[in-house]
Amino acid sequence: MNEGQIELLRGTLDMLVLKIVALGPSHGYAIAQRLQQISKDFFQVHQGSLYPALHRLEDRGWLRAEWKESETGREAKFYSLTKKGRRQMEEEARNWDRLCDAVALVLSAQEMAS
Amino acid sequence: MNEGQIELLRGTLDMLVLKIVALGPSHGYAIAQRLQQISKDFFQVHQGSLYPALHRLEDRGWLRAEWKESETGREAKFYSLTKKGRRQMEEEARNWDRLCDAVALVLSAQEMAS
DNA sequence: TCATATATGTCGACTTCCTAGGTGTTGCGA
DNA sequence: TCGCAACACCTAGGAAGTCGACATATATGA
Repeated sequence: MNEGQIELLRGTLDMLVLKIVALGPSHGYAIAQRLQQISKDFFQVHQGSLYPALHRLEDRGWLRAEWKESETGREAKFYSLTKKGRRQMEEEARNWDRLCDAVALVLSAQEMAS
Repeated sequence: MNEGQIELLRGTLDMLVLKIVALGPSHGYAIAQRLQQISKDFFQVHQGSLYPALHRLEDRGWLRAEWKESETGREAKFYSLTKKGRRQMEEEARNWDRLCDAVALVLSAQEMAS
């Protein structure tokens, strides 16, 4: 039990969703599946996190929504990345890299000889 | 302005503080300074985050507190890592690595040719 | 004397996540 | 035909953690 992480690290979901949508327009349900698949089951996004996140990203002008027919022949809300959204994604990815570097510095720190 | 990150990624502070304390017992004020120094100014911990975090970690039995005289000759609350705290730190560091791997998978994903 | 550095703490606002619930459709097997 | 799983959307309420602002106190040096 409890494979995958306990809880999504707050603040990472937006970046991940933007990245998935950057791979090609997709609807909520499919975004969750792709995220799980690409991360080899590490990320399991709950609907109660996903849909509010999508609305948030749309409100901020990073995603654009459009009702279309899905692969299975049903109506679904397809999200695509706006220009602003692409810039945001790139910035968040850069920040993520910087964060990883900073955490790595701390985790690898040794007691100073003084 | 606004060098360093906008906001500490929620959930990372505990791991970082545990790691700093693992380098040697330290008091709150010094922990914040070391964290900033080791991360080359990336992490700037605010007092409103730090002290609640220290109390939290103590409540959970990961840190032990003791009043002592600081380097400057004042009374300060020195925190040291408990055994439970060390295990916790190691687990959080492992989870962090797994998280980084998972994020890297997503961020490096390419559009599938289908 | 007054600002700055040292040192600790609280409070309320805000964000974001989770759990738990809800709606409705389609397709499939019993 | 009945029911269940998968598909696809959504919300409400609560928990948790971070931030900004504030409060307190001492020591040092300009």
